[in-house]
Amino acid sequence: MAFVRSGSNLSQIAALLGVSAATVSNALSGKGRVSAELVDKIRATAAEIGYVPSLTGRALRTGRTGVLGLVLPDIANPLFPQIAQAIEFAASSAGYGVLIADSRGSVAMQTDAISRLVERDVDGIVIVPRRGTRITDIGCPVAVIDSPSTPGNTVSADHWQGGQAVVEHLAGLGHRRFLLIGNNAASNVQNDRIGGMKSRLPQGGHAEVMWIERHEAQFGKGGLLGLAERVADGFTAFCAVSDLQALRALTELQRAGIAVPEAASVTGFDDLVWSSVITPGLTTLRMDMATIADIAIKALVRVIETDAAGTAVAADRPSVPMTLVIRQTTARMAASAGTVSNSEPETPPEGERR
Amino acid sequence: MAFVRSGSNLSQIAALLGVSAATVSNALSGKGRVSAELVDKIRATAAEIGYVPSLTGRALRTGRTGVLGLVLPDIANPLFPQIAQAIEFAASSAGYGVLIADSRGSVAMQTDAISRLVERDVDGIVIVPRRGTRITDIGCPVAVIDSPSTPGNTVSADHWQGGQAVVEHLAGLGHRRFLLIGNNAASNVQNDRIGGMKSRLPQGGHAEVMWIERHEAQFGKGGLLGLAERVADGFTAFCAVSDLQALRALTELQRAGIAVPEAASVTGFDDLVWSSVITPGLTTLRMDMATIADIAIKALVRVIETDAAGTAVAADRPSVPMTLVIRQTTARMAASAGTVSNSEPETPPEGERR
DNA sequence: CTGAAAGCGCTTACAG
DNA sequence: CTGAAAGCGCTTACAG
Repeated sequence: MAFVRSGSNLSQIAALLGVSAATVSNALSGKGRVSAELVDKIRATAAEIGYVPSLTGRALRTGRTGVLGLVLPDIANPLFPQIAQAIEFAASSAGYGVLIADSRGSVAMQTDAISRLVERDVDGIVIVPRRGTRITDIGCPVAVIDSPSTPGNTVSADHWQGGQAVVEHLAGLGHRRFLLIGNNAASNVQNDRIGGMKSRLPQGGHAEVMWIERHEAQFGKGGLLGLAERVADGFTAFCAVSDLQALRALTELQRAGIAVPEAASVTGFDDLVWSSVITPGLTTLRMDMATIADIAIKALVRVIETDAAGTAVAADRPSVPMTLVIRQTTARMAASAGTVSNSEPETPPEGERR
Repeated sequence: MAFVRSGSNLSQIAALLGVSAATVSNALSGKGRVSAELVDKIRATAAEIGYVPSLTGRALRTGRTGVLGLVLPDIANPLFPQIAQAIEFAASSAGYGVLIADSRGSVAMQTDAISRLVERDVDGIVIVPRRGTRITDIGCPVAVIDSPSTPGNTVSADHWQGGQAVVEHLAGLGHRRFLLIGNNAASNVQNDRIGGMKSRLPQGGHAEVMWIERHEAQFGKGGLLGLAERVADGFTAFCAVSDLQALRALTELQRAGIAVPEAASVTGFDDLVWSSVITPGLTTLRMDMATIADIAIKALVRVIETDAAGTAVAADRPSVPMTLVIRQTTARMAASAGTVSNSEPETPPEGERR
């Protein structure tokens, strides 16, 4: 602050104009107990000397810091940029700052992160919880962004509907045999997505779920997923619960000489930054993070500003629809599909260019 | 705060023990002007009633908030998680909180973001500047993370040395014709990386630079980069300035039926989360963000805590070496390389598994 | 070793 | 419409 504050404060303005600090405060905050002329004079002087109110002073007096905490399970998560950006935007639009905290994997650190924020007197916290964690009462308003099937007050994307959209799209293209690729069977989000997919299987459709962590526990980490063999088994649609897994699947198939989308379709979830940059572009589902963040922040702000004693937020548990982004990894099932394709992939036709 | 503070404060402890608030403060902060016994008693009582000091009160009195700002050019940047995580860790280890601000592309918003932070009385700011932006004196201590060739006080990875390491690695594998793939020719970081690459060309080596934004200005956004043709021209090494471009190159080559690494090697930069997950795993360079963040935060904290009047930081402009992470996209140049390979890629041998 | 006092910058009853 | 006073929770000279 020594550097920051230009040194001007309420009292200085007051002294300059021969009025009281209280009047300056009232004039500047526009509470309307000051004559219009005085307000103008005070405003002008404030602007002139470059007065910036001290949020710290205000915080001490009002008991509100105007800062929200954001706790993420793991900042290194590729989805984090989207979340952080949306939350930061929604919060600063509402006049709040955002303090970040990383729970770096462990549940213990999540608790730590939360208390660091609480010590800094944040007015509320947005939490994207670790898998399986339940956020209990932490003594300040909380909004949880997770999955609709998480118990407690949450805001989230409609992962189930997203899963339905994927399979509907692929079924419409003639696919019947789906390999659903998840990472961790304990994740609510992933289960919702896969549940949605299964719920929309077409007549005569068949789906099988592959959990990568389970596969790796058996065959070692980072190896191939054996997808070429699954193509030989007749699977033509590979639907991952995240773009990360979709990319893994796509590159594995390409590497094995299986043309995507001619011989196999691949879909992801989340529309991560690189999804539109790869060849072929990845068909995926996008969350409306702006809306989700908005709902979370608005709910938080409502609780904070009405001084409601509870910590509950968003009692109606809204879930926001996801949008299917169709790119080039999905295509009508070829007549020959269902057998390993060793045909040379052609250069994509002009119309397929992004 | 209404929710947050358990309600206990210095005066309460003081009242409980029949001593003054000043003594409680001194005891708790361990400044050593209080008898050992009293310190023990005070500590015990504090712990018992769950006293948590108000950082806001302290901030108002000391003129320091204990909060640092982090300004990023675009939170959606895939490198952001690494940076934010490292900064958050270094800052919280030093006892500081981190307030984020997104400059969302425009220079105007960068200025905005900075002043929002300054208004919140941050003690210092870490900036990852937008390309071409110069951070002028903003009235509070600043550490800039960019490239060593940025004018001003910066901390950064040694991008030049990273570029050298890439080409040395590939030259050692027999490669002679390098296509260096950049995105934006105005980026200091990218130019450093490419400059380093060029500086280590082997005897008889040849390098050509391709700037994607320039290419796209001519041929349209998101199309193919024409890499298959470059393979036909005899290029065998495709060195991107970022994993994002490397992924684009890799998938484009795979899609065109060119086997990586048998017919062409591909390298990236930054070791983004997915780089180890794709097939084949991407050879890339990793920044030591933990060290970079540490240097930035330490420099900032030194300026803040010595109450130095200036805003300069890290006068020695340290640059931190990058580490080559060799995976499977780079291999000894095949005898047949230099001509388009249409051979079926084989299933990777066991030893290549990650 | 300990305490009384002042003050960081603000806002909010309360009185005039 | 305007002002004097109190106080948010802390720390820091200063005095004893």
